[in-house]
Amino acid sequence: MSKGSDTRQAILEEAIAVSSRVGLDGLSIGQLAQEVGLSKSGLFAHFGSKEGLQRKVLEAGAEKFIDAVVRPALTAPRGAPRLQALFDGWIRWPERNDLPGGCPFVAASHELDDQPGPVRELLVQYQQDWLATITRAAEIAVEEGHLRSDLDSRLFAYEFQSIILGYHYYLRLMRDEGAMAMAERSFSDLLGRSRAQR
Amino acid sequence: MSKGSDTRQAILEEAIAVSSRVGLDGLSIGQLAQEVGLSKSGLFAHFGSKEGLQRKVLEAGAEKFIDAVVRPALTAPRGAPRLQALFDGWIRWPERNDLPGGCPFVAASHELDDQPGPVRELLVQYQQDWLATITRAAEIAVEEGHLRSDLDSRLFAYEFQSIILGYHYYLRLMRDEGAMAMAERSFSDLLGRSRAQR
DNA sequence: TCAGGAATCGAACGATCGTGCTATTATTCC
DNA sequence: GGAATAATAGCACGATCGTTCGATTCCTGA
Repeated sequence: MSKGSDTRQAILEEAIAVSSRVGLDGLSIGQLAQEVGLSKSGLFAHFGSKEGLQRKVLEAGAEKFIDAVVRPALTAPRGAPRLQALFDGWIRWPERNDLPGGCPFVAASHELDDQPGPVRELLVQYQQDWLATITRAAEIAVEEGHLRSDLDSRLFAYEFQSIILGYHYYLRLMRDEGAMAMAERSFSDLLGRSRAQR
Repeated sequence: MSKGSDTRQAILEEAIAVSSRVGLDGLSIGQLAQEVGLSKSGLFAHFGSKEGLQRKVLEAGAEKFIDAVVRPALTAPRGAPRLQALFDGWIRWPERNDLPGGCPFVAASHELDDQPGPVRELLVQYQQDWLATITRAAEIAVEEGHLRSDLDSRLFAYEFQSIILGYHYYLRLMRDEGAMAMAERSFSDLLGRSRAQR
């Protein structure tokens, strides 16, 4: 049962990249099959339905994201360095993982925000995990004495995520060459004003 | 030539609302015709092509946005009050204009960020105008002595827009009831740290 | 090695999409 | 009020979509 899951993995790899450009709904089974060298029905059989495919794409994308961003950050020292690692990891992960349309989760977030159903629920779950990761990392930074003890870690996560969404917008839509510089400066300001004063 | 532009306006009104939920590409001519009580070809004749419809929807949306957000803010006093008015106006404009899916420009921004063509170009133009409006308002606030003289107005606009995108994300996808509170607090912090110290 | 199961294909389905044509109805202008 | 014009409807087209089904090929484990 290895052949099956091999092509399956290849399909998902390609599907993640495509969905970063056209979204989960823009994914077409026929087109995807063609790009990966399969027949439409052959590909279809792997997932049973388009919704099944979308779910698996999200799952595989989350796994990839955790490997590329979250896990490396957890090897960084607790506190401010870890927060910085989370931010740096995110900024660079679409390019480092050959996602031509930027982060597929950002794309999916706006596509699914008004499309109820299990796919949306799954995405929301992943996003909650991600926000919880940021929040927890901020709390740890408080415990370590890097950030102010009265920091609102939830608000910190909001501003963290907002900077990321702004980066995606300036980079992908506006094609602004200063996007990364502004994002980095904005984040370093956020970190700076959250710092514990000595 | 009044009957024609009347129904045309009604079509666009409905199309803006629908596109706030499903995006510009999710707009279906047949479905839109049904909801507005026209035949598919009858509606089609107004725009000549789907792309024509999408362009007109963007145009009509921009007009609506300027009426709802930009123009009112220009009646507010120059400087910090005007910036606050821009922010408040944006936060409230989707609800006040019966846009069930939130701001249609935010939806379009992510849908079109990798779809080259005239529709995308038009959207980018509108977004540039919007960012320029924020930037200019920040510069005026500097001139008025409300904000620090060394303020980077471009970065200010970046953070302004990021807060808005974060708000949309927390509200529409995460359905977070604290979205507005966090956005407002975040913006008031931005304004606070940009203030000229006396 | 060979049987059994997994993987893939080919063809077809109903639905929906954007679009083009022609005919018909409604509106406007003299 | 009637002629000219605009607005709308009806129908058909080719394409693409997700999905189903039966046949076929491939792989794997005893």
